[in-house]
Amino acid sequence: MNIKEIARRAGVSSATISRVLNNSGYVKEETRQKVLKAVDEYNYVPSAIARSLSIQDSLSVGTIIPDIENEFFSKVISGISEVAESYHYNIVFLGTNETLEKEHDFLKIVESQRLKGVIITPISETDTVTRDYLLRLEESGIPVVLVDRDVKGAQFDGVFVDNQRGSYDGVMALIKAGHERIAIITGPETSKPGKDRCQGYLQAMEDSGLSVPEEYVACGDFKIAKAYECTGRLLGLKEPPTAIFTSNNLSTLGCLKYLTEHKIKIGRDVSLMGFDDIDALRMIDYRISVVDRDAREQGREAMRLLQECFEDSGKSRQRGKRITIPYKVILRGSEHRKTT
Amino acid sequence: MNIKEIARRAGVSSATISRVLNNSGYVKEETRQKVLKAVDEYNYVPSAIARSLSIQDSLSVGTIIPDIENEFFSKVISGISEVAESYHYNIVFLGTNETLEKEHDFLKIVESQRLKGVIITPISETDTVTRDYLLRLEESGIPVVLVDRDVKGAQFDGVFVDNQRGSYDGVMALIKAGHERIAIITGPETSKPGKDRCQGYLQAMEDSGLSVPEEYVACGDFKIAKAYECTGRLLGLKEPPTAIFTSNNLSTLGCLKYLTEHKIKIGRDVSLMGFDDIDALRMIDYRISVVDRDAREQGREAMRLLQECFEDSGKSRQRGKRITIPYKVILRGSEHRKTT
DNA sequence: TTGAAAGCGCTAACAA
DNA sequence: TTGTTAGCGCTTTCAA
Repeated sequence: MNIKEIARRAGVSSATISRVLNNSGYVKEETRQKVLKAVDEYNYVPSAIARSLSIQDSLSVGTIIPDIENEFFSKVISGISEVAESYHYNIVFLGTNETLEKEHDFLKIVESQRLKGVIITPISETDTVTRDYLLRLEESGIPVVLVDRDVKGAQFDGVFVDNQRGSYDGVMALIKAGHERIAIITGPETSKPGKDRCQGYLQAMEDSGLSVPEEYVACGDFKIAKAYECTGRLLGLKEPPTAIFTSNNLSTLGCLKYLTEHKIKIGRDVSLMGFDDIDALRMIDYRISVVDRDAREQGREAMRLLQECFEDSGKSRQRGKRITIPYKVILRGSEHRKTT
Repeated sequence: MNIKEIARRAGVSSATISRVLNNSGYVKEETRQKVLKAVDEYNYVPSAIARSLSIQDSLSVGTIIPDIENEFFSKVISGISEVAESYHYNIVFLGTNETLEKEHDFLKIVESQRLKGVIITPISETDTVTRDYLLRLEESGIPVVLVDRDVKGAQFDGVFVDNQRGSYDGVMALIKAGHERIAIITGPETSKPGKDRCQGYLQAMEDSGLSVPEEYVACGDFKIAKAYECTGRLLGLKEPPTAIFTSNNLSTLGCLKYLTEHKIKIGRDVSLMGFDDIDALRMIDYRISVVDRDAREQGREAMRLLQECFEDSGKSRQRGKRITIPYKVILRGSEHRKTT
């Protein structure tokens, strides 16, 4: 059933069908009813594809995210889709699994599908392929909004958090709790938040006159397995840290896994502070102190920003609407050493 | 840049461009090179929209899921997208938040976007609007695959788990551990898995000659808040249960939240068995026994099934390819009462 | 081996 | 207030 068919059945022209369905132009009420009746009777649903081709616009926005299984990102998507729905956009979901190659492929898909815009958490800060692709997209009229991770050498719109200050404050809390030997499990070197969180850590240490032995900076990758490994290495040092700062939720989990398996007690043997909260642990009041922020809101803001881009598209878009959402240091006790 | 433009620049016709880009028909190697060069030079990316309209087919599949923030579903999506990628399909993600209205809206989107197929976890077993819509989609050549939740009055393809036997076995484990007063926090009445898991519970109780006081069946909705509330009600009974069976992961978390806040100890005060595992708790070896299955694999199977539908579409599709994936009862001790 | 042209289902300018 | 028609950017048949 297409527009011509339905027009025939309703005894009008396809233009009239179009007018009725899009509330555009003048249509006599009587004709309108006739059309609506036919549409209903034959269950006619117009082809969004044909419409897109005709008006050169679409209702789909791309969402490129590293790891949907990470609760941080599932909340981000949740926020994005909440706002997207209110504008009747639908979401084309693309998960990169932290693979650059996939990221590049997906950017091509955004272009070939002529998506209306794209929200992306790019894997690497420095990858120029992604950056150039994003620039091209913007140039060809497809707005780009970054979420959480920034890109070097270009000023895209985006929703970020002050990672450096966040982890600075987090590490400071460890220091105030009396720790001097504090280690970090970092994120991947290429990720902006990873680097910034590490910077915040280093700054806090420096500002407090604490030294950071090279081995205290354990290179993680924001994933459980690596963090597990790092924790083992850190605690195996001749002079192990008394506290560990983990750079994201999965690093925290990996660290906890190690501690648990080796019967190392938080508070007694080692203290902990993580970036990003872990919902399930909160349910059982398993008290890990964290630097937290509202991931859902971050997603919502990203979609709102994208919408603004759509609205501004006529005017001379001023680039670089960058939002920073607040973070909060939540102290639950894991930063203390129990001095029993 | 469209196909005509690029054809002009390459000095050939648009038909030739199409042939080269789709590896269809004969093209002299020399011309091919010329075309590829131009395509590369001008960064030409053909419009998937125009292509879709022309060939009356698309590369997008719809995924309608209740709650992306539930780790079960984020794993399902992860599995779906893993397989989808291997076929170069992209995923249009639609999250219903367990709202029927949204589910219906999204089914309309599937139709209007002329998606190639749809994978859905329908909210309700009995909602006829959704059922009829799904039937219509199939009729109009858009295959449907169900994930986890079935629909009454139609035999759609799908990937399920034997919920009844699963919870039967789970509850049996509680019984073997010596419990006689066992309560359940159910799922919503309209959900098939919810009902089946409840059936399994009832069956296990009956087969063991145990009575089920009406108040022991606490009506949950697969969400944390309600399960929290139910737990309170159950434990407030004059004759409270000694064990609780929770019908999904969020119910388990809600229950745990209540227990934790009220300093009720698992094992000492009450025993527990849940449906679906919770990753974060496993990291810290917080031992809750569960009936578990591979959510990721369930997603993969769903997408594989959908692909089969695509392949069969020419032949007389035999309906009702229904896959049942295995479950496993994982005993971690929370089913026991510590008789210290 | 290539090109011309019709057609996919819709929108919108123009005419009536 | 309505209809005719020329696109939108591709694919594919048919002819050359």
